[in-house]
Amino acid sequence: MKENITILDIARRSGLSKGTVDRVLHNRGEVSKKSYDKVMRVIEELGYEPNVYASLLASNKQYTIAVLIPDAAPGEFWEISRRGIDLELSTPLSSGMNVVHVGYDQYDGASFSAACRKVLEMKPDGVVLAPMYKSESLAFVGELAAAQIPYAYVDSKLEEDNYLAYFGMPMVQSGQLCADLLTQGHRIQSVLIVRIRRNDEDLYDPNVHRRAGFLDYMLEHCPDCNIHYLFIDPTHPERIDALLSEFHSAHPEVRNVVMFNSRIYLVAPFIEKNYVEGLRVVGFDNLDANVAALKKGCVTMLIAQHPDQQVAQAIQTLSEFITLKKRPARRDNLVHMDILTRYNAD
Amino acid sequence: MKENITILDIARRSGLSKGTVDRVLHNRGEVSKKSYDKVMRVIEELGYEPNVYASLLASNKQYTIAVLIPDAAPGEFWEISRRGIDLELSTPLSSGMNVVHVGYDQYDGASFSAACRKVLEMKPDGVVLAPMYKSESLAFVGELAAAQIPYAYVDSKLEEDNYLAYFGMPMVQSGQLCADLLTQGHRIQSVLIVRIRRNDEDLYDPNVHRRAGFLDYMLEHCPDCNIHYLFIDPTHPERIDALLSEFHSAHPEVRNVVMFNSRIYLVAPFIEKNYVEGLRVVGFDNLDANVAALKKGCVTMLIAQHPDQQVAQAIQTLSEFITLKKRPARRDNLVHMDILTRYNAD
DNA sequence: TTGAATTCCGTGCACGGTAACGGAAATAAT
DNA sequence: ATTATTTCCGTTACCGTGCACGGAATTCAA
Repeated sequence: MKENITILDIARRSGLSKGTVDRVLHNRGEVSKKSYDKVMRVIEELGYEPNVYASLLASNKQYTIAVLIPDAAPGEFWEISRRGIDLELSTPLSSGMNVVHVGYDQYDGASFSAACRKVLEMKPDGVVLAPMYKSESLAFVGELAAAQIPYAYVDSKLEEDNYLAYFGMPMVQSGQLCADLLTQGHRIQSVLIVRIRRNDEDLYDPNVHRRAGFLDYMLEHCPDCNIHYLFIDPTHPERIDALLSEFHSAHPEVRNVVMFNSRIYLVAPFIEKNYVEGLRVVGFDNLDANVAALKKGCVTMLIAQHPDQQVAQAIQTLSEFITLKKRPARRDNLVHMDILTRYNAD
Repeated sequence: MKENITILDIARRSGLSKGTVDRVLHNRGEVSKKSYDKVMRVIEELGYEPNVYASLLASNKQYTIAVLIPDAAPGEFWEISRRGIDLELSTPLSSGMNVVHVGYDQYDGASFSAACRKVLEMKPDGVVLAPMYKSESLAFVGELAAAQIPYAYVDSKLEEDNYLAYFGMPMVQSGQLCADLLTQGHRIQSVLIVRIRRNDEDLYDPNVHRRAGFLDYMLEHCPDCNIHYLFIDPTHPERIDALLSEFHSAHPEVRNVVMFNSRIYLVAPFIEKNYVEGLRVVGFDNLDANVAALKKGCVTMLIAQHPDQQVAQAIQTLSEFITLKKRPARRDNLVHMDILTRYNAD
């Protein structure tokens, strides 16, 4: 059985009033050192734990958390991330939290800056962000820190020291895992890496670490593997088939295909039309389109994270910090890498 | 911004008092039909949502939930399940919940019955159970239903209609997935299925469904595969090596090994000593011993669930039902099947 | 010593909901 | 018509914490 120790119990035991105990608990001063120590001692003795419900009820404030992630079309990676907001809002402990999504164009640095400014002027109590543009993000979190606003990273993080928490995938390991799944531990002769051509140099692309992990693995386990690259443009999906077709006639022996971003579904149409025996295609993230391709057999395996859960957890961590001043157990939270085949895609 | 509508608002709008509104909200009678309808209409109109914190604070009861799962040694499947209790107790919404584990000997029907009786006489407010013995479990849940005690299944469920929720793995599909990972979509010639010999017939073994899924897959994709069985006794681990060795000399061509329970680690020592090129070993569940074997390379892949999370979720669902009368969104919750290789075993 | 300025602390209401208690109103029994 | 029941509803005291307000106790200035 649990005994409930209240601040009133503490007040009585220390010969003071609950007001004083409260001031001690929240460090809001106006307490003599003697009383402070006394109260602290009693708290220790009785093993006081605050009643979360009463606390939240009494401090009946509305907080707002801004979520700064790109806009995206339905089914895309960032749209799934966005769903994490509703996922979190449906939990009982998030009443009293207003979570607002501040979107921007993933490929437009200016729009990112604008979104940052918008967040700053709404003066939120907490911020969740994916640091897409490095220098701009650094400036932004600097301002947040100056304004005493806690923030959490999702997807990727910056190397600084003021963030409350980070939720993301271990990128290097995900690349290794990808290579392991592709090769199945055997030596393979060749592989095609499909990439998306980028213009903006400041755009921070965490997938480079993934590629590095992949290449590390290959260097160690398949040093003599031919690694081909093919660059495509997602804004012109109709040209992709032609590019793949061209590559396929030039290198008909290639049986392994990977992509390190979330768009493996882009190659699915070509594969569906030109399937060859023994083809292995490995990609990332459980977008609807990717899962559909998986189920059709165009994609062999997907390595998935759960971006919605990451966002939800980030919001939750921030909520607990804001309302209860509770810091997360771990600051860097590496989420599990899910392997999806057509048999466990749910 | 959220406007907070309280029962007092409703009371005022309907010209009644909060006592009456409360009676309506909780269906505890003593309200005329006219008033009832009136209040209900206002609730609809204003879109009232109860304040969870206030509710939990006011009804300041201590509830107890009994968790009826087998005792197990550290690192074993049921011990991981047990950890779900602490996992759940650490969440803020579970204060006021006393969760007690009632253990029994997995392989002893009498001990299971005794545990059931123990649970009944402690009159808990909710029960989480894994229905290990079918007929005995049916009788037990019958008594729970009669006593109006809600209960949730974990791991496997019975075909009856009174349970609040079920959390478990889709067993048939897990068998298919296992086969798919083992064969990698190719035709294989032979496979060894290692099984544990059972004596007790009433013991309900959900793994038969897993085996069925596996065999289904093989029948469809590898109809001419030789399927060998080997029965071992977990209480005499020292004999296992001899049995495997014997099998290996009789069938040296077999390169694929599976087990459908969580004890794949039992074959790891033999494999470590007698590793052959191209061997594939697939098992279930992320026990410490299994993961260790995975990392050493004795096991190729593991299909894992998260028994602790299942138990935690079951407790949470029961808590919400008991305290807030909230039913779960889905009654049958099939957890995701995790595929583990040495690169994502964390 | 007296008054003013601090420092420190207790009191009391609020938060939204629960449920026991008792009384008014409506109905039934005499 | 009067009393006894039953039905229905309002009042009220909590649950444990947050916080504003004002007053007592102490220190400082004169």
